[in-house]
Amino acid sequence: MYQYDPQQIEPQWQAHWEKTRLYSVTEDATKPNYYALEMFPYPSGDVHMGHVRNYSIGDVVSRYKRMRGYNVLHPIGWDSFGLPAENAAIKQDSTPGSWTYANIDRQRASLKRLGFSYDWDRTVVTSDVEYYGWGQWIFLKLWQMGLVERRSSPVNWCPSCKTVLANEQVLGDGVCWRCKSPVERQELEQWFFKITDYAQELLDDLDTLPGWPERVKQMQANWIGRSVGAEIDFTLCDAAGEPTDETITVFTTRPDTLFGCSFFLLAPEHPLVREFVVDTEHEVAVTRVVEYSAAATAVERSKGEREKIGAFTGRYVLNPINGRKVPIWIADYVMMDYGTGAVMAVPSGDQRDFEFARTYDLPIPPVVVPEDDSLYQQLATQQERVRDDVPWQTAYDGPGSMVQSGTFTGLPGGKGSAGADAVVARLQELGVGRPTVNFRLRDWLISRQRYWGNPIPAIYCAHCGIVPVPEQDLPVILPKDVDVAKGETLASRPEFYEVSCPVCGGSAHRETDTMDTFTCSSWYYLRYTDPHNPALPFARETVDGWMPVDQYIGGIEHAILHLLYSRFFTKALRDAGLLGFDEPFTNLLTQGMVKLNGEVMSKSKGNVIAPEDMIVRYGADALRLYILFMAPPDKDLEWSQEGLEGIFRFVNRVWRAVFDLLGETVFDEEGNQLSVYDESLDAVAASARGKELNRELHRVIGKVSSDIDRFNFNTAISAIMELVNTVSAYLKVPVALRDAELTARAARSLVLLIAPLAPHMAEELWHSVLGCEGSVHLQAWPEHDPSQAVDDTVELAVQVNGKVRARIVVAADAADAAVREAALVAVATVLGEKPVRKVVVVPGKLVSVVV
RNA sequence: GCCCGAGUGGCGGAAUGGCAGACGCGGAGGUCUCAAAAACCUUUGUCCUCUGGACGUGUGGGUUCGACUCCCACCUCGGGCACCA
Repeated sequence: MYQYDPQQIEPQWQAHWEKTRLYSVTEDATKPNYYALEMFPYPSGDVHMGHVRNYSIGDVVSRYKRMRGYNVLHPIGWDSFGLPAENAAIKQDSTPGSWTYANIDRQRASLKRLGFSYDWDRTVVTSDVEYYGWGQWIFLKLWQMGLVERRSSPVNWCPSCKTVLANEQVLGDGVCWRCKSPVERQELEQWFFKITDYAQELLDDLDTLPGWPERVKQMQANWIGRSVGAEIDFTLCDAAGEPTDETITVFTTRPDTLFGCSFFLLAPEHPLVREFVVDTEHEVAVTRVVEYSAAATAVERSKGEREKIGAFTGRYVLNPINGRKVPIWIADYVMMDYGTGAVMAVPSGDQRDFEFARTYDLPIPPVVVPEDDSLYQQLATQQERVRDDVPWQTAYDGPGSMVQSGTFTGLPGGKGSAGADAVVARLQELGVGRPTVNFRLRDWLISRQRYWGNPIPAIYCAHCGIVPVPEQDLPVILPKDVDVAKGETLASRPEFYEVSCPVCGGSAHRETDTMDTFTCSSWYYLRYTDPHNPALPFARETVDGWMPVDQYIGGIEHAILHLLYSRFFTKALRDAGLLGFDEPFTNLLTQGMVKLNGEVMSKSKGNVIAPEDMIVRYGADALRLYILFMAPPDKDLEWSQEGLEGIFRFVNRVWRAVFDLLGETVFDEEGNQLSVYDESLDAVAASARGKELNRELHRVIGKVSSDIDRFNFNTAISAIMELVNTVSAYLKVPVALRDAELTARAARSLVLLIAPLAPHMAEELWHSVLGCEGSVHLQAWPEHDPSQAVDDTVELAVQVNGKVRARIVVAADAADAAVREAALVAVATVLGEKPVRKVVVVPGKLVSVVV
């Protein structure tokens, strides 16, 4: 026997796999395809434990599926555009490109040292012009389809990153996703992808993804935020209070409460506000509210705990259902960017309106009341409004009966009620309202005022306006030498932006904004299927052959961002005729984080355990096994050095067990004999242990298979540990009494079982120790026979009134009646004189006696 | 406020409604050794009146012969959304 030395065997096999292109994949009609994908890394520095976890999971799945007979596509690449490269370049006085590519080289070396089974010929690097040029091509496609718009809008500006951000890149507490600075709202002209065109489909198709975690689907559904309701047109009155031809439209989810509208609200930023109050007695008060809201940060305003501030504008609208004149106020709590920026206030049914009405002493007519409320007794059949206040401390927004609501009185009210439908139907007849669905999702702002990104292929011409770069002029090449350390951007490079207009030929100006990096990561998985295609981003037939991704693995932090954008891209490219499927990722696994003492490992906290250090001490196989063993993949993992040492012991036990199974006497490094034989075992005892080992082999093969199928890698490894424990017990049998067929089969099965999990050790044992031909990673997964996984006899627990009182051993195939008899005998003393009421026999498990 | 997810030994974690705590870590004891390390063996939920027994999966109920698992109500923690009309 020679010693287990991962530093020796791991690099050796890695080199061999690379030389023989073991993991290269091409189309193969004889096998089913399987596409295993892990979220590609951002090359920000060294590979960290989160990467190790992510890619170890994907690697096990890939290797297992390969052994199961699939043609497996398992690619890797780098998401290499983005701001950190600029920040690093400024700090180190270099360029974003040189920093990025140096990091890619380092990370590539680390990933190779970990032994992942990637097809390196398919590597995609998003900052390579061979990739981002096609990103521009796709941009033009979307533009042709009407999915690209440049328009002015209130947007999020990060003062620290000096760029605008998409809504998805502003975290819940109003801070930048990257640098955590509070974002500012500014009205700016920017580029958008019209993801809202797909809002309904993006929501509906979540139901077609049973292989996604509920949590992620829920988060996307929340983000898309669909509300069903109605638009209602209120007639605007002029300064003298007389009706005009103009209307102001509101969105409401509660049309059933329309009779309870006692005032009307506009957002402070609403364009009509200024016009209403200029040079009137209301100007001062209204302006004060406008300034008050403008001064509030997004964080403050979204907290929802601010005092309800507002002011009367002096103008009125008419309620279309009953012609009542109601005053128009502005209110700080009304948002310009949701619905229409105008709200019908129903203080009896909405808590915010209720508080506002109490503050400014406005009427609170009840219109939907629960039937057990005293108001219901008074108003049950009351059609006219006779009551303008409620005896309540809060608004009531639950289901109830409509009152004071004209001919609708008596109908059920509440969200989505028959009363609501009836009111909308009437409004529709009158031509002053219609059912509507409103989404919270906003269009995706994709322009960034940064250098290190994909240039937006657009040109501004004084005569022709904004024109796309013609397809034949692609790619727009990002200049390599922009000196961000000196504050340069694309806008400081005339040779980049001075161009002639492709339409009129006159002098024009190239767009100097780049695209959000998330545009790059929204289709990289498509390019992997056809990475070297010089004529197209990917050929339809090729991409349809591999896609959708069978198993996608990555962090939960992309639950909305990357995963929503990729779904949008897939649907848009489908509609462009480039793809033949609706969703990019059939199954999604969101892996948990790797923590140390309960905290996320991070450079700034200084609590990073470097994978490289662990590889040097224990090897890549032990590190990978450890990280898969310590927790289920979707849960957070608490780092434990002792745990890793335990796994290292296990790996060594496997190593020695294989030698010992081959009949070698095993010694440790110092020459101490580790094989210990129990000379008291005779042929009969040896045979019994052999039977047990055979059973365990069949059981564990079945268990590991089903565990890997369900991503229970931790229990798969536990099962292999149990097998090794059983093997160890068998190895007490002196060599002369062993069953040669059994030991050979056990050694072979053990190596095959551990191959996806500890690929280097398995390969070394397979070749150099078992002397088998061909890579272990190309072998068929071991078969098992469930009927051989069970013993001839089983021990059953006997319960009396739910408590275990005895155990009996019976033949595995014993008839229920016989088991019942044996059980009753076994608990006879416990039962005493008590009459037996019922006996339940669960074959193979237990017998339950009820007295 | 709305919506998800999770609560099991000293620790990480196991359990298609069927013997709770697999497997590993840690602890205790032992074998080998001059000694130690390594390795191996035994043991390890809590409590008690200890060859046995009681209790035990966040809390309180329920369904069931039988509940960590299913149902109802609640508590705590984590996450998402949120002055969303």
